Amino acid sequence: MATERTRTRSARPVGASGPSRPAVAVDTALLTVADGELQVVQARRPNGKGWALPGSFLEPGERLHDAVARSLADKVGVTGLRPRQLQVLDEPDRDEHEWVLSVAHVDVVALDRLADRDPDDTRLMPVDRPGRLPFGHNEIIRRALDDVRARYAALPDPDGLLPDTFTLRSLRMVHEVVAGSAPQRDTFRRVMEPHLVGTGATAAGSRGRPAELFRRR
Amino acid sequence: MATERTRTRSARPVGASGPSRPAVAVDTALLTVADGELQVVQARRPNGKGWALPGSFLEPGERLHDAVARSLADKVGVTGLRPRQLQVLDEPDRDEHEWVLSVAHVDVVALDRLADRDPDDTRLMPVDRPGRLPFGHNEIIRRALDDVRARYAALPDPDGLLPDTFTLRSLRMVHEVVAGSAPQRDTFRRVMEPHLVGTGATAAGSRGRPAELFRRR
DNA sequence: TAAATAGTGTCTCTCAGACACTATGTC
DNA sequence: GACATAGTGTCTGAGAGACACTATTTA
Repeated sequence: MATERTRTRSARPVGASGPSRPAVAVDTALLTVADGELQVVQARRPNGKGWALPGSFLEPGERLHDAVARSLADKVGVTGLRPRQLQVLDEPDRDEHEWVLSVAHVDVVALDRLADRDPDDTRLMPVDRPGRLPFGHNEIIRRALDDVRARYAALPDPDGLLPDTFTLRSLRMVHEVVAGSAPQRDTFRRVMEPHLVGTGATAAGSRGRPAELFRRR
Repeated sequence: MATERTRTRSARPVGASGPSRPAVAVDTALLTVADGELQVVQARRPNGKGWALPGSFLEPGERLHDAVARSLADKVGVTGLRPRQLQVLDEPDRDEHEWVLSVAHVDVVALDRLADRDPDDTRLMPVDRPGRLPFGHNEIIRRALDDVRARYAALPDPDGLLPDTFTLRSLRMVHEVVAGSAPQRDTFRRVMEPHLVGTGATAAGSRGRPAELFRRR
């Protein structure tokens, strides 16, 4: 393909004033719920100045999702995620040192799976006050939020913030945090119930009538 | 950013067994309505063997949308488009010659704006029978179709297949072609009318009562 | 028994969909 | 007048939202 296209167009300059190919990176908005808020994981920048979304350069022959998995394992200690692509950031001056394209990703993870992260080199920030981040990362967070809210609008906890079984109360609290609001209790139940299966079991340990435990359909 | 990350990770191999950076290309599913069907523009491959979506390599410092505009101007003779990013194709073996990432795009254009294209080196194929294309381009077409259908589900001709003013009849025919089906005449009118403004004028030249001309809101 | 939470019956409002009627043009 | 197409009144059914009632537990 390269060969073909080059043949029809003028040859690309190589090693002239700038690089002929951009470096390609991946960056991920990894969201979780903590302190009753939707928060985003940030990693300390290697030069020590400030914070950024966890990311990495793409290694030779590597798939994007593998680069994301590698960067999240390295920097946040999480494995087994399935991040989704959001968009490519391509402003030529995003990075002052070099021409870098970044493929933005999003994923959501339960807080307990972040237990292994380095508390000095990572932090959680609320998605609506993430601080000022470099490289267009604030824009990634906005897009990530739109994406996750759209996913949570129709289906019960599609990204697994809750365990395998859960009550409608906890499900509604999660949706309330993700979306910023949730329908009333009874409406929420009727919207979600078609996508749930009841396990006969009930949750214990609360006041009031025990709630049934459900599983995603 | 590059500098930073490299510092924290092992240096990337340069000029060893493979290139340290992928070539980055853009490819575009450019859709139009012709012969009462939704069709996709294809360009002859430079090596003469078969067809592919129009695309190009990203030039040094270039924005992705500029690369798309350039490739469509070169190969199809269309300007003034606003393509949307779909996703990055990153299978390492997509291209047998080289490691190439491609950023897939989609746009929609009225057939008359394709009048300048070279009839020998471009062709239109129905989106549901596009032929077998290289480099994962069939997957791009599927995604493009999903994207365009979602856009046309709620709004009247958001991508300008029709001129500035149009009748509800022609609008409904366009939506029927894009989506494969359309609501009944009266329902369609009531769904679309909030997003339209009537011009007092009516369309002439047809049989029956002349229809009012509308404009997008 | 009081308080708290779960689960549900039911009313209303909105809207998509369908049918049928009226309106206005051409042949 | 016959026909074709545009535009609209109205009925129906499904579903979201709200309210209020019943059910089941703990303190």
